[in-house]
Amino acid sequence: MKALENYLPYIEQPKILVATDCIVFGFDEGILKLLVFRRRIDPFKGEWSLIGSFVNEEESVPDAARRVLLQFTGLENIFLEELKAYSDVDRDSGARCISIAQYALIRINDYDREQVELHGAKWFALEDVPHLVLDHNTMIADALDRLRQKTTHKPIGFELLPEKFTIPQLQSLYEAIHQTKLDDRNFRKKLLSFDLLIKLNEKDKSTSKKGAFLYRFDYDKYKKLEESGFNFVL
Amino acid sequence: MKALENYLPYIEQPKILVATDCIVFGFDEGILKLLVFRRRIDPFKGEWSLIGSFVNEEESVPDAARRVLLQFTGLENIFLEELKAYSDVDRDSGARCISIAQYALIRINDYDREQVELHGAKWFALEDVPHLVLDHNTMIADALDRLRQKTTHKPIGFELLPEKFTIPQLQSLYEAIHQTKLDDRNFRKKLLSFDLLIKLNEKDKSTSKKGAFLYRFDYDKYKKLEESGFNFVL
DNA sequence: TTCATTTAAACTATAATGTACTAAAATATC
DNA sequence: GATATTTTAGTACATTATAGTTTAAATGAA
Repeated sequence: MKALENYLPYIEQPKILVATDCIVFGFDEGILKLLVFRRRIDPFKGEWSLIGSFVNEEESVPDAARRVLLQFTGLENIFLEELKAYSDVDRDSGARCISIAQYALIRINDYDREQVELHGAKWFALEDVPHLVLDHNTMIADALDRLRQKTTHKPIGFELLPEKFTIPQLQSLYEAIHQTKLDDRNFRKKLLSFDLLIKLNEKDKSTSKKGAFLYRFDYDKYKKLEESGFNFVL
Repeated sequence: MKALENYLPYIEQPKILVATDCIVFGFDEGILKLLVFRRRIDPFKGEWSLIGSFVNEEESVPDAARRVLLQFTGLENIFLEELKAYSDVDRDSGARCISIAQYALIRINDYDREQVELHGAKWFALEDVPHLVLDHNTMIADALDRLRQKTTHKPIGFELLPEKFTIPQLQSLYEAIHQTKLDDRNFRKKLLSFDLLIKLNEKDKSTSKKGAFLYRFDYDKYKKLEESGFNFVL
């Protein structure tokens, strides 16, 4: 640790506030949803906003996001990845503040409903998201682009489904994210060809009489494959 | 503009310094290079470091990076993209400081040699990059990963070559970035199949007797294709 | 000059994969 | 048994990947 006087040039630096905002995706009955909340304090009291917070002195940016997510949803250990920094000088009319946006994927049935309501948060279908404060709508658009890109190259879609899911469910998720209709036979063929799904001896009968077999994603196997250069592409 | 008192909660926030560091890639005679410099002031005086700066109150993060790049290389209008934020609480032992790293691709023959030397900066081949301050070596590793990923999906490799380049040159660039040997016939075929290169009536004879035709990348055409959903994959 | 050499460039054949579509069997519910 | 959805099988066709062969252009050595 160097002597503090070495850091004098640091201390003279301008004060720029550092925040993080979370674009929280959920998937419910074929529809992609986003969690936003109505602000209860100024500035922007009463307006819709992404959930977020200033970054505290004793936490990293992802830690701040995890804190916010726990607070609003009661969930821990969820998928979280940095989107990008928003730093335009006049993005926040009240203060010089940059926000490092992160996007999160949650299993929508797991969250704590009380916790969510307690904070005035609400799920909106993607197309129904209202006007949000500052540049938050831009953040959502950017996050969606990223989600589309990422889901085709990494198996992160599973983060939006229950641990046990059916192939038709996964397909409908991909169709919702990419706004397309996929061929069910080819989707199944390609997906199973990776040999990364573990077929269970259970069926989900909520959407059909016949019922569809439940699967689990084999994370361990995927990790090993990825290390040896395997490329997931859906 | 809201009344300032609305922003009181902003003002009470902790002071976290915001910096940006630039991972500057160049390509010279088949070798991928990085620009780093020897710090001339404390903290870390005399140590090797990425070029960077604190972000000023009246500039965005990319603006700060562009300022630094202009200062060190004399270049404007160069490819610059955000890598990610580095925000570990103890990443800088002297102050709480986050850095939003950006990577830049420059045409290595264009930079201002005087400007570079003036600031104590130096090009290192990728494998010869020395130990740098803080987490800067990690930033480089991350930037390289990103560059590999990005060059296969977006035509940004051209940013590292002169405006006029040959196909063998481009191939050697891709080989340097991805550390592989590519099949020259297939590389050429795939590349030309996009119909995005404009063949010139000139040859570059610096590397062979026969000489290879020079090409220019058709940015305008690419922009249009991209908008209509075209996907570049090399 | 002729010829061997080198790199670039074009052309070609075959295998592998992706895509679209047809058919039908399986499984539960009513 | 009628019905709806899931699941398997298979096939025709287009596209792409991979690799073999050939031609072309320039150069320097014999």
